[in-house]
Amino acid sequence: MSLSYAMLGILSYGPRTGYSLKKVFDKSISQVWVASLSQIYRELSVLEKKGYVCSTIQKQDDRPNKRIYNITGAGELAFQEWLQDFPDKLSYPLRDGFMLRIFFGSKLEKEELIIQFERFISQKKAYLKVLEEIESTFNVYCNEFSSESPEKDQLFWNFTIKRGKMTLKTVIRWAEECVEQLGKYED
Amino acid sequence: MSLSYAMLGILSYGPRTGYSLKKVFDKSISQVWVASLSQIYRELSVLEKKGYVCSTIQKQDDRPNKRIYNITGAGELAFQEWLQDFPDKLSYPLRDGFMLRIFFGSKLEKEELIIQFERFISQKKAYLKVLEEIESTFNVYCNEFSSESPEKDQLFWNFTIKRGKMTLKTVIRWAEECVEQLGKYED
DNA sequence: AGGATCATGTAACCGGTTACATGATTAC
DNA sequence: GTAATCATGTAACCGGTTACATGATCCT
Repeated sequence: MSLSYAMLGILSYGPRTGYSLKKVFDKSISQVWVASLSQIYRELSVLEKKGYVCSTIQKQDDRPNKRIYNITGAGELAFQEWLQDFPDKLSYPLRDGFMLRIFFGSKLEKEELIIQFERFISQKKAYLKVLEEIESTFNVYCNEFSSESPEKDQLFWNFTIKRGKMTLKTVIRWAEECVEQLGKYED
Repeated sequence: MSLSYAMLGILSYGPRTGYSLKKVFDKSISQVWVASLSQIYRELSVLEKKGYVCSTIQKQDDRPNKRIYNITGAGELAFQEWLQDFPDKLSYPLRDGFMLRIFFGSKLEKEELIIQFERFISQKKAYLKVLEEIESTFNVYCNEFSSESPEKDQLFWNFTIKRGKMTLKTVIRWAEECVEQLGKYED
């Protein structure tokens, strides 16, 4: 399962709690793989049973106790094996409720469609701004998170951000062109 | 569930068997929503229990018997309701095993990464060709599938194809730029 | 001779989502 | 005061994947 390897990959940078693992997901990896807290906690206990991580409890007086997870040697090995094993098919199946409705667009009012395209555009533009903000504070975050070689990690994290930005710009342009075409279209 | 509405949407163009429903998915809607045969059969029986479709068996001597599904009035209504009810969030969560490995690219050999990027590029280029072929034979398929207003349907189906083509071209460009940057990078 | 196509399903499994449960501290 | 953050989990549910089962005809 990819989620568990994503988690092992993060833990290979250093020990973390489930909660802080979630933070890393949200701040960086969510570009590429989203995860919920309940999933992370469930998966952590599976990983511990497999011997890929081990945990120690750190008592805190002012805050709830922490269960800190460390990656084991077996965990590092399993992660490296997964990492090197690229799947044959490099694409993933697509399921998009918005596009499904566009597919059946002939059964909708033109005005309603334009409203929805505009909503789509503004949501994508908002997300583009989020990505640009992440990008601009990236080197700070890199040094926090990655201890060994922050510059090298930044190269690859920038690849994922760049893909996000490029595809966002493209779908915004696509939606704008759709609105234009719809405007011209008379039925 | 979106799958069932996608199925109802197709059935609103005319009666079909589970098997031929799958064909329509593969030829057109799979751009936007993929479905497996077992899923389709399972979902058809659910839809029948709900009264959204009804089936009749057509005996065939040379081929296995067909169970032909028709959409009911209640089904049409449910479909229209779903269609008009665009979700607030117009994007879908992303989970991409390839990108996850790129994210951890600093832990891989540069040469291996370039090989994988090249594979990515050739796969995307192949898929782009498939899309272009679909596009060029689209008007034929439109008249086959859509009885009422093929030109209007074609407009929207072209929207989905166009998005596919645009994003494919973008990710190909992205991957090429990554290879270029990787080539320059010395560690 | 062998693989693709037509045609219909069932059952087990797996992983992602949602809801539930608890509760202190900190910042506005 | 109230919302957010810190912190950990469990349980039920739902939908997508994979494997199994069957068998004739058509095309190469």
